[in-house]
Amino acid sequence: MSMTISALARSSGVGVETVRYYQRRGLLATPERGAGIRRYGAADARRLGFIRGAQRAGFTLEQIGELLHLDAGQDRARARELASERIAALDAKIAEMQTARAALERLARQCHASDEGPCPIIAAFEG
Amino acid sequence: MSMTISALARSSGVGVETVRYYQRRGLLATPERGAGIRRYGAADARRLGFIRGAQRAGFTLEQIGELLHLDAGQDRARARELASERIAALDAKIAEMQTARAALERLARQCHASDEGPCPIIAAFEG
DNA sequence: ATAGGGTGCGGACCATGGTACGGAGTCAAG
DNA sequence: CTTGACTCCGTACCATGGTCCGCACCCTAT
Repeated sequence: MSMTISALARSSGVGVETVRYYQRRGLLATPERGAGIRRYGAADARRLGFIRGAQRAGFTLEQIGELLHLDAGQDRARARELASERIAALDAKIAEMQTARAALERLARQCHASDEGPCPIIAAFEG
Repeated sequence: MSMTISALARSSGVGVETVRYYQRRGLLATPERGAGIRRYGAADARRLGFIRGAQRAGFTLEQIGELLHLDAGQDRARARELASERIAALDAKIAEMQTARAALERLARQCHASDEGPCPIIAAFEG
């Protein structure tokens, strides 16, 4: 199984330029080229998929670089540390978003209550 | 009640430069100055608090500008539209983060299971 | 009245995560 | 064997949301 860069990019729903950017950042390898064109395999696709997943989990590209490095090594403690830090951050962020969501629902409700005049947008985020 | 810019900034936990940046962006008014120094009041503090709250809700500064504009006007429909769009986006993001959280817990668990060798970091985000 | 800290302002700079451009080389179909 | 699409590569540019700099001015305590 061998793909061109555009097939690899498509496989993870990113643009070709993004793949190239990740290569520059050292997150993806740049394979040898056969007659000018580089060829990518399943391992590259998995790695790219991981990068996108980790990104969705809120890791920065720099942290993802560390994770990838760790993946090849033995530092389990560090891996667990990064994971649990991120879980805590995620929990905080989720709670914050739920609070914000409640504020928005309040706003929408109050904005529905009457049909005249402005709705109290600024007041929506108090408390 | 009258504050200097640094008191205003402190009241919302932002930096002075951030307040000035919001002024440049047109999100906060720049009051007249009395003998060189501008003075801020409770309305400014509320507005700044709103900006931070809306930001936590995931609005961009540009959208926040629109909300502030709307707050003074009568376009309830637009206000409701922005609110419900954001609620939907928030719900999607929360779900995504919960998925990511589960992946991280899986990683931490598997990483705990044994104490030798690398833990399968890349595999953690598959599926 | 003078030193220090805060303020006003314009403009430069930063980090993050890309996206676009241009020119040369390559590959596959007609 | 040419045309059109794709690739390679370096460099430049972009959006977002700030952050820092330097100069001059102002305010307050000593």
